[in-house]
Amino acid sequence: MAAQLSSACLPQRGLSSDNAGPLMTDIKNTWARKVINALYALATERSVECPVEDLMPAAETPPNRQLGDLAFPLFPFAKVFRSSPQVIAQDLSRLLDDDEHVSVAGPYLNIRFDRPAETKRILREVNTAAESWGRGASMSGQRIMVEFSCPNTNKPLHLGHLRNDALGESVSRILQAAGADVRQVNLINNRGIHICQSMLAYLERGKGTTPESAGRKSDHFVGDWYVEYQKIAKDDTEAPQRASDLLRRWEQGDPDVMALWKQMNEWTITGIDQTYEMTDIHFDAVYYESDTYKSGRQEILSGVDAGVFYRDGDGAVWVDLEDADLDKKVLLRADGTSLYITQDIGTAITRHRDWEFDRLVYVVASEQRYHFQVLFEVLKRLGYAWAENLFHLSYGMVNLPSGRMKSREGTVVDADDLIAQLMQLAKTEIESKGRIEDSSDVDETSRKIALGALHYYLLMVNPNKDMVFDPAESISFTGNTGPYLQYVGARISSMIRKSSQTDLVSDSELDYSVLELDEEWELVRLLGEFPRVVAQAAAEYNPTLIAGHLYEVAKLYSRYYHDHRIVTHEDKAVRSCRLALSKGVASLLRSGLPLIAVPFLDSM
RNA sequence: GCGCUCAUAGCUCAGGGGAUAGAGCAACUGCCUUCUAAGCAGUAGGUCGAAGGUUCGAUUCCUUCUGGGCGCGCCA
Repeated sequence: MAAQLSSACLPQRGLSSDNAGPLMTDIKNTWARKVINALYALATERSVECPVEDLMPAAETPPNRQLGDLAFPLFPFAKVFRSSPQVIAQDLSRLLDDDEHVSVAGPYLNIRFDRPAETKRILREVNTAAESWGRGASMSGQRIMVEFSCPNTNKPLHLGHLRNDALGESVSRILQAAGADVRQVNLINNRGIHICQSMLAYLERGKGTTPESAGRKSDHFVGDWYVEYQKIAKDDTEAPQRASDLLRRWEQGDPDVMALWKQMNEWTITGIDQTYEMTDIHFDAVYYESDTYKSGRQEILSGVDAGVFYRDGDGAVWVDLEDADLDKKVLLRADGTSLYITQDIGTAITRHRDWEFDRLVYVVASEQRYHFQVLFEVLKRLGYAWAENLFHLSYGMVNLPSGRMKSREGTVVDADDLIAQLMQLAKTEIESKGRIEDSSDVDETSRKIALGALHYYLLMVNPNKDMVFDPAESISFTGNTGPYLQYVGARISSMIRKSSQTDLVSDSELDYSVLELDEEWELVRLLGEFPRVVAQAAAEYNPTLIAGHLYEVAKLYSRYYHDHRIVTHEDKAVRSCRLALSKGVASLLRSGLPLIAVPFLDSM
C-alpha cells in the first residue's frame, strides 16, 4: 500500500531501472522545474512574494506543433506580479535565455523540444521494450483481485455479459501492465430459483434428452429449458410452486435433485467456458455460489455479537446504515437462510483469506450501485481494514439501435450468435479481399478480427455510460473500429517482414535527425506518451483511454504511410529511420491492443 | 417522491479549467502501373441540454432546473 503513495511525482526524478518509461514525463518535469525557477527569479527581481508552486498550472500541449511541444499558461501569475501574462511570458523568456527551445505566444510560454535527441531517446526505449512498451511500475507491489462475468447457470451469455467480460479482462490486463499482481476471479451464480426453473421444465418435458441428442451447445440447451419454463408458467399457475419445491428439495440435499442440478450446471458451465475460450477471457480462480452462500452467515452472527448488527422481533438480522446515508438492510433471514448480500459478504471474506488482496475490483452493472455501497459499508463495520479498498467498477447498459434488449420480446442478443455472425462477416471479407493465402488459418484470423470488432466497440465507450451497440457498425472494417487498428498493425508487420530484403543502416548507427517531418515527430511524441496513458488507465480502471490513444496513433500512422515512402525510400538513412519509427508503432500496437482485449494480427 | 447517473455534429462516441471543441458513420468530391485501398484526403455539419455561480478564464468545477437511464424487495 505504501508503494502507490511513494510514487508521488517529484520533478527531479530520474530514470530508475524499475520505472523505465515515462520519457515524456521526465522532459516535461525538467522544463517545469526550469520555468518554476525562472518565476522565482522574476519574483526576486521584482521584489514580490510569490507562491510559485501553488499557482503553477499544469503544463499542457499547445494546439499545434508550430507553437511548440509544451505550454505554460501564465494567467495565474498576473495578479501577484501586477502585470499582464504577456509581459510575464516575455520576462521569463529573457530569464531562461534559451531561444532555441523557448518562445512566447501571447500569455503562453512555449517550449520546443530537441526533436532529434528526444526521437533517439524515445525510439530506442520503445524498440528495446518492443511488445512490452508501456508497461510500468505505477502499481507494483499491489495485489489486486478483479471479479467479473459472474454468469447465472440457467442460460447462455448475452451481449451484456460481453461488455462485462471485455471490461474485466481489459482492466485486469491494464493493471498488470502497470505492475500490479492481478488475480481474475469469477463467481458462478449456480443456485436459486432460476436454475430450478430450467430443471423443472427439463424434468417435465425433456427428461432423457441431452445436448448431444438435441445437437445443441450445452448452455443453450439449458437455456432452452428456461424458456420452456416460461411457457409452462404462462398457463399453469402451479408451476412456480413446483419450482419452489425443487429449490426446497435442493436445499435439503435430495439426491435426485442434486444429481440433476449438477448435470444441468455442468452443461451450462461447459458451454459458457467454450464462449470464454472463443473470446479470450480467462480466470485465475472460479468461485461457486453454492460453495459460498452459507459462509456469510457466521460473519453476520459475529457482527450481531459485536453489536454492529441487530435482530428484529422475528429474528432477522439487520444493519442500520442511516448514519452513512444508506438505509436499514436485512442481512440474514429469520430462518437463517442467505440473501444475495449474505453471500457477497461471505465471498469477499473467503477471497481475502484465499489471497490477501490490497484491492478488490467488482465489475458489475450500474444497476447494482446501491448494493455495493451497502456491501462495502457492512464489511467496514465488520472491521476489515481491506474493506476500504473495495471498488465497484460500474458500467452502463448495452442497448440496441432498436432500443432496449428485452428477454420477453426476444431481442436479447446472444453472445455465441453474435460472435458467429461477426466471424462469418470477417471471413467473407478475407475471401473478398483475396487474402486467403496470406492467412495460415482463416478461421482463427476470422475469430481474432471478430474479437477485435467486438471488444474495441465495447471498450471505446466510457464504462459508466449506457451505450448503443450497433452490430452492423461494430463489424464495419472502416472507421474507428478494432479491425481498422488490426489492419494498421498487419500492414506495418508486412512491411517489416519485407524490409529484411532491404539494405539498411544497422540499429546502432541510426541517426534520427533525418526524421524531419512533423508527422514523424508527432508519432514519436505519442509513442513516448504511452506509458503515462497506461498508468492513467490503470489508476482510473478505464480502458477507453488506451483505445483512444491507439486509435490516434494508428490514424496518424496511416496518413504518414499513405503520404510517404518508408522502406522503399531511396535514401538508406531515411528508410532505416522510418522503419525504426514504424517498428515503434508496431510495438505500441502489439503491446496496446491486447490491453483492450483486441488480438494483434501479423497479417490479415 | 427520494437517491445515483448521463446530456458534446443528423447518428454513434472521444475529449476536458486555458490559445480556432475532435473522431467515426451517414451525404457530396477526389486519390490504386506505388511498402496490404479492410486505406488516404477534401467539403458540409456544433450558442458542448437550460439558467445561475466560482474563476483572470467554464463546454470542463459547484448549485438549481429540464429531459433520458437505473435504483429505492427478507429477488438476484
